Amino acid sequence: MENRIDRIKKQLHSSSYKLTPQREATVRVLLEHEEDHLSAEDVYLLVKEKSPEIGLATVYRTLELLTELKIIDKINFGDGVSRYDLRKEGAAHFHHHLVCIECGAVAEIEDDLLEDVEEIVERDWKFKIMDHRLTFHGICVKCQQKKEDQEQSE
Amino acid sequence: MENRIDRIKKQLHSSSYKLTPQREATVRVLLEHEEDHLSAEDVYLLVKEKSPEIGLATVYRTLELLTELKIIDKINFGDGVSRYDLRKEGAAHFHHHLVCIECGAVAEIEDDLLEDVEEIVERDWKFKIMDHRLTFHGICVKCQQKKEDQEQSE
DNA sequence: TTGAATGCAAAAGTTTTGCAACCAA
DNA sequence: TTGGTTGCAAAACTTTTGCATTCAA
Repeated sequence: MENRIDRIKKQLHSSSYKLTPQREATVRVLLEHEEDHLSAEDVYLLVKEKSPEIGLATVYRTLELLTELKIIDKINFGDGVSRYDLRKEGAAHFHHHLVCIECGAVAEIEDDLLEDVEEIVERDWKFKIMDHRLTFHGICVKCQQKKEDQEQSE
Repeated sequence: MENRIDRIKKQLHSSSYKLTPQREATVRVLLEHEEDHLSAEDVYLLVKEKSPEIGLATVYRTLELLTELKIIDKINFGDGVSRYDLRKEGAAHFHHHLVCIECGAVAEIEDDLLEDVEEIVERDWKFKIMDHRLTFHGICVKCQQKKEDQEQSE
């Protein structure tokens, strides 16, 4: 944890930004909720628990900064808010998501499943890929199970 | 064109909605701009050209309705607006996008490049896929060319 | 001391909602 | 008549911005 904070600190410094207490508090919240997909408001409320004096604008500015440095990725699942996701260390590309349309759960896929597809796109469309966003919408295991149970009891 | 309007009319009727003049005007704009990725505001302004009495709220409500019926897909490229894209007739899945980070151009890929990936996801993650969103961010041919030209003249 | 960073409040921008009026079956 | 649909305006939200103040090198 402290290691990751240190490395992020260095990343900021190398672009001549400072890791201020507010930024550190924001980064800590992101690290503590690595599995979640927090909105700016979510992050703000969580940071506020430990650092009540922080302002929402600062959170937005920090998230923007971290996105720019590719420490986090900004993503949108179609509800009106942007969400932020820590990029795994050393990951060349943004990971993929499985969004359950029944319960809203979001799972992550770390494996890069797009290598072949990207090769095709770069070759056939002459498009130089820098990043990608891949999200599957469907029904998670739990909700599939729930449905089966319901059908049996009917 | 009239054929497609008729089919959309039937789709609406089969869910007991009407194809009102305002809805038809909206659908026509979407058909006439199939290649574009219009925001609600874009659609509103275009519809207003021919039907000046229409309200923005009606456009939003129509786009929501068409999305629900899977006639159009709502998509978000990371600028603060939702955009709407006609689903190709008979297409099982939403098509993919190439967004140029230099000039903002958006190209579409009709081919379903995800068949293999979806098979893996359904098998390994036991996730029942209903839909997907795949967008590549990178540099389009034109902007690559522009960059090369710049480098040569330097 | 100086530029970067912050907090607050206001502003900007998108999307939704309440409601009276309208319209078609 | 009745329920769906519309237009308008207001409201609700998310995100950005202006500015005085604060902070750290």
